[in-house]
Amino acid sequence: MALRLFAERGFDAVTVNEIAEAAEVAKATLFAYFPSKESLALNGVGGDDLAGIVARRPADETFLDALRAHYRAFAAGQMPDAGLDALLARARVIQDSPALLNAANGLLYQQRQALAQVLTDEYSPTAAALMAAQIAASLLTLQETYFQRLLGGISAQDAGRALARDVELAFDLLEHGLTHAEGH
Amino acid sequence: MALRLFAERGFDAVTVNEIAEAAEVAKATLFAYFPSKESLALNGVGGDDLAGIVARRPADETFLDALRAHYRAFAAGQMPDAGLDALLARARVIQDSPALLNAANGLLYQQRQALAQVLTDEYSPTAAALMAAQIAASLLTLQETYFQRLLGGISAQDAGRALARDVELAFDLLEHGLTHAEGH
DNA sequence: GTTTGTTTTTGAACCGAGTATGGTTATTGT
DNA sequence: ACAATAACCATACTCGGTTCAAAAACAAAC
Repeated sequence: MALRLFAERGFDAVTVNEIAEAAEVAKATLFAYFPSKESLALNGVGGDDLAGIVARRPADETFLDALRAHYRAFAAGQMPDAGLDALLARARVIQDSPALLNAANGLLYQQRQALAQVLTDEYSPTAAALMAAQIAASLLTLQETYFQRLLGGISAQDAGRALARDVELAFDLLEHGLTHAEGH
Repeated sequence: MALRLFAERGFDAVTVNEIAEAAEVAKATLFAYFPSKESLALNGVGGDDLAGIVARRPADETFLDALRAHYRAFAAGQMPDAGLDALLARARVIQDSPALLNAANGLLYQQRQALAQVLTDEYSPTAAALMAAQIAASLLTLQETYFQRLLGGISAQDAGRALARDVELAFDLLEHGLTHAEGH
């Protein structure tokens, strides 16, 4: 379907008319199921319910620890290369298109708002907004870095291990601040 | 010019043809000077050279302190209401349009990349990317919060004072981590 | 002050994403 | 069998943005 066309020729070089034709549907029908061209490439991406993870955490856990545990588990689960080719193709498509990077960013926007809302129970609105923004930005950066490693020819295992390390680094920075970072 | 039309009728309700007509210029000429419709509403916004501030800081200052000092000064300079009406109109236009919010985000993207590049001199690439992302996200949140306060009818003085407090809060969070935040 | 060369502007055609419309085919319930 | 509803289709439209050749504006040289 659309993903194959994007992978073959790049996001910008494929028109929605072609996609509709290839899918043997009318363009209007296509847009009845997908709200935008970007959503054709991004459906099923970025579905981590940040606010839910925080809201449903056990009472004795900090919200950062809950998120850290979630992404730690996620990184551990990424290592096997089942469906790696599809992931890699999608990563390449996304990284190659500014429009898609921007759209992926937009997906996180809603998550961020919801997370900020939940954090408002514990912190001032401004603090909650700042925390949510920092967390969302960190997660997006983790994803970018992971994709770049994969596209750079690193083996899936190594990229997975690097991701696991980066997750800890990201949450350490969030937890203890940038002053605690060691120079390299 | 364009800003007045946007302020009167909203960003989405004004077409570039109308803008060109109002400016007594051909559409092609308009796009020769502004790369996109969004840039018509955003020109002169987001021009803080984050990377430059960090690169040109005195040798005995941490990069976070340099940024904090810059935004502290900026917040102090915001308090007088010279040109407040224009700022307020622009804030309303931007906050009311998802497309513009997204575009404003995109402007920070380049800043973020440049900042990450500079920080690579002192930190690992991943740490630098994470730091830059957190900082950029925080600054965008500060701007959003400031705009929302202004649009909420807060006086310019009060909004300026709140901004000054928020700047300190944001950099405290960046510096010492989210664990150091007091609940409210 | 006219000729020559260069930069800007223009209009108009064009492209692609997305929407509106009005009509045609299923599906479904009775 | 038959209406009601929903899904789908083809087409034409709007709007942002690009392209390009012609025209206008400008500057310099003689």
